[in-house]
Amino acid sequence: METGEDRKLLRPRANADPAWSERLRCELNEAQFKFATADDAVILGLAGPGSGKTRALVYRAAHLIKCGVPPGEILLLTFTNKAAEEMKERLSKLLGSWPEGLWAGTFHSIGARILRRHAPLVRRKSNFSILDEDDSRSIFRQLAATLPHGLDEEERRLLLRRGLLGRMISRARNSGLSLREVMADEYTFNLDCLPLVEKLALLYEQKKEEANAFDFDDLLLRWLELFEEHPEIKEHYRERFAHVLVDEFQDTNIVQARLVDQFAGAASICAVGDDAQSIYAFRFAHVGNILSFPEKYPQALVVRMEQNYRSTPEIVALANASIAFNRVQLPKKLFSQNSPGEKPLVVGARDAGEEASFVLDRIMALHRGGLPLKEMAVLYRSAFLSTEVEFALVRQGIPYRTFGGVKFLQKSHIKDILAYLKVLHNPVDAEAWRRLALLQPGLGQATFNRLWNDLKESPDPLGAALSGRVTPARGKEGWRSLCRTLEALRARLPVAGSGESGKKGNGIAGLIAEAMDGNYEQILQKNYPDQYEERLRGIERLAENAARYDSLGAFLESLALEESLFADAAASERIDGDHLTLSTVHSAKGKEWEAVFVIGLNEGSFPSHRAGDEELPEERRLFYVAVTRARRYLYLSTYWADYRSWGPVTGEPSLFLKELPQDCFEAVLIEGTGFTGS
DNA sequence: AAAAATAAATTTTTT
DNA sequence: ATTTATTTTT
Repeated sequence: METGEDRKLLRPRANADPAWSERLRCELNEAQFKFATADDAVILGLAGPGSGKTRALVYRAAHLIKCGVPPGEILLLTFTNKAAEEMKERLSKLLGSWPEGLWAGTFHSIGARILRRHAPLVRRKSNFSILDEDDSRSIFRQLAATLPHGLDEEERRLLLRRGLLGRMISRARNSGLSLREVMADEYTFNLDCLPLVEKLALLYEQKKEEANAFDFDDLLLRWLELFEEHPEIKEHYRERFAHVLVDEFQDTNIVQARLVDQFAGAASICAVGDDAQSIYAFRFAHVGNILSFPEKYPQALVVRMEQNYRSTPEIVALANASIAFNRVQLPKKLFSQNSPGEKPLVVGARDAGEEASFVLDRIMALHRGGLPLKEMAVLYRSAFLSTEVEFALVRQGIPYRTFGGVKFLQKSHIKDILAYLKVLHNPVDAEAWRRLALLQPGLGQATFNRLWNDLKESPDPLGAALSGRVTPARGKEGWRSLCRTLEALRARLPVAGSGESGKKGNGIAGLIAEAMDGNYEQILQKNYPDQYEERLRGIERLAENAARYDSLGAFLESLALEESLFADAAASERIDGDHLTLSTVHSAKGKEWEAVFVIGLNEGSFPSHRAGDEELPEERRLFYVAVTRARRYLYLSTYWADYRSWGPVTGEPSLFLKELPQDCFEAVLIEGTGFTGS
């Protein structure tokens, strides 16, 4: 019988697969090998870009399993879905198949998984909905409308604009600060509002509870709360997971770090990251987590991985030169022993169109030279910067895929369809009901509120609505039509209580079809007479993808938590062959290509005009991430005349270009731009 | 109270 | 240019 103490240590058994040990030695360098095989209770990998940190982490997980650790004892946490997918894929490949029982996913998705299992303890039911930002903003809007006293027009507008209210509250919850501190610190408006904001925050919590819903923050906070308030549950998971592995540790926020701490002592904790690649401050990432990790865990084994295997020395030199402008960072010396290549090219164009044609020319030249499109990527700071390049690609008929920025779920027709499904799955989801009701002609806010006040009292609002218990004074037709549709939908729902649904796939697609037939198709036609066809196709795509899920709950959760993956999957079906990648820099993290184009390197675009002096280091880290994606060819482009449809912006090369030492790049000038590279 | 018309604001980045 | 908020009309 193993003791807890033994279990968490890695003791390669005498009969450990020698072929595997051999393989580790061949395929990992010294630092990676040490990292993958160390049996310390706390391990921190500090790794530069391209140094193979994900590789080391994946090999470590595989090694654990090869040493006889049951996969069910391993918890693999990542920050983004993309990272999670990549790890899962690489691990399966390494082991030949997916290790059943291993938990791998984003902090949020693991949080949801755990919370669903213990929902009653956090005052929810296990079918709780997950609210996105739009949903919470809508709730705040409702709340602010019903709370007139003490709210002057100006302040109300300020609070509700762009979800500032929600963001403030979110920041307070994620950073361990009080609302007062957040308001005083960052948002410079009247502190008199504080009691009001506090009250709204409280009401928001109530609304979420009534709607049996959690927002993104809850998935982390309530998880933590669950552990802190229920020691027996915490113990259960501490016992279950003997190995906790965390990727991209530099991007974790305070709550996430505390979650990891929960496992300390019982499990071995192993984290990797690079402070120079911390680019999620806007999501409250706290670089301090990685910087102070060795102090928090003095016994931690720190492994540095500084050799870059990805890029040419020229590209690494440029990256190093750039990041050196950031003062506060762990000292690191990234180096490359790869064969030398060309110096990175800095290109000045007249405008975005000219930049796009340059990029296209180069892409086609490289392609003719034998480089597959899959080995090339165009990266940018913000999603909208890709438009000119996209136009050019479409004109030339070059296949491409975009990552980041696209908000598939944000499209109103998709949200409408999902609202039908949400009401079915969680009938107390007030936001979903509201959405459906307001779609109906003749039904407005006020009417809905009255209806809902009656319905929400019922233990089964859906049943109550369908039995015709309530009827609106106005918009009777619309309401009845909605009820008829919901009734038909409910009839198609798999029998409750029988666990898994019988026929898979078909179920959800069928529900969507039913909603369309019921009354949504007409609504769509009426609301979007000109884009009707296009939106219909979007819904068809949604239905096609739904076929991959075998329960409504799994489908909705995947949509809420893994929107980006979903959008990717939906898009990739259209492109089977070789294709180019277009991506935001954020979404490109962890990836690499032979040739990388970073476009729109203008002041105001990259760094973003929203970034103040305080955020400049973060923008520079983003630039660092962008350039270190390239293996062999790196093109950095800027353009002179920058304009937006609602006003001109003076184009000026990005600070990140101007500050670069002359000798680390080659400047190319496209006629008449005046850009000389310094 | 709802729909239509008009004015205003908006473009980081992701769970 | 497009989406969202506000005002006016029905």
